[in-house]
Amino acid sequence: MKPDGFAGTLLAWYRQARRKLPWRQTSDPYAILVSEFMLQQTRVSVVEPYFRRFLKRFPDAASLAAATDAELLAHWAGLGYYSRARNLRQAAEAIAASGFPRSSEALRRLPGVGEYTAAAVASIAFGEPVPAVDGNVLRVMARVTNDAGEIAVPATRKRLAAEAAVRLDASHAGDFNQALMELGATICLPRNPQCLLCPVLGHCEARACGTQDSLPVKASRSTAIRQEVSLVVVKRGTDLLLRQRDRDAGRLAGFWELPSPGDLPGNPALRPLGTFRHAITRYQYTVTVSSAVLRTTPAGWAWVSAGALPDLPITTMTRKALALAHSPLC
DNA sequence: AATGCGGGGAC
DNA sequence: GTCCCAGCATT
Repeated sequence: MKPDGFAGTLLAWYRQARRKLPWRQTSDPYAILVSEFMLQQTRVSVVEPYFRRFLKRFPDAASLAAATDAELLAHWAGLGYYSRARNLRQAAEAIAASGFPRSSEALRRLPGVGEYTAAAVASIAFGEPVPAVDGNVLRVMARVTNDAGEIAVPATRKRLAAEAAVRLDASHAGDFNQALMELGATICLPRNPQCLLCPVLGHCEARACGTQDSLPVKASRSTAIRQEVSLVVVKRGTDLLLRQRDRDAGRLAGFWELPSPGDLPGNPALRPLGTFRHAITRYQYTVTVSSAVLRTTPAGWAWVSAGALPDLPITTMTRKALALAHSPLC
């Protein structure tokens, strides 16, 4: 590998610029797998505390395989994309039973492990020379090769992945992949790339052409969908009226949720407490929170002690609603 | 090829 | 407000 080629220059930069992240302090494949699951569509800064807490509680595949559903979700609550947690536990069950898969091909068979995650774990944990192509790498390679193809199109992604593969330093695959991602996360940013700080500035065709700010090309996005949601906080002493969603409900399965007015029998009086906004992907919710007093317990609903809430899987929207209800008003 | 899936941070 | 993040599974 030529030290002044693309990979050599990138690796030299990475070795002095790399952030000290918790999953970079270990060579345990299980820990690396956990980090990659959490990092799917989730920023490094968000994952860090979750990762530490999760590994403290589930230090190995066997302990995770034995976790209860509630405790698993409680440790994931707030991270989003909760099917990741279930897939990760299923993967842990397979690992506890049959050992850790040592190739990207074998990793790919684990639930929740796609092309990227398989390549990332195989290269970082085992040095397998495969490119790990995430959003960062697509952006970096689109600029380095001045590729004006639309980033969501499979043909474009294949082309950019091939460009990454050509530049891969096979004897340092893990560091090379992490270096490309690190570059995308800290220098080659989606907006306002810091080209003057870039170690591979001289290898970048977009920079040479002045097109770096308009790459990668992305399809126009559909507009936001606005919806109104009403939630009711019903108290009985220090207990709250909650319901746990079905374990096999596709969406937010196993999470505890607050009732809506339609869930309450007898059309009780609602006392408005306030509103807040909550956005998930393309949906923007205006959430109205009220309180109500109830004499009976609706079928399917339960009284949960407020003190038990921290240990239960609760979505961020529910958390916000409860926080509003526990403001000085109540 | 399109869509669902959470949430948050940067601008 | 919009964008986009160390994506994956399903249709």
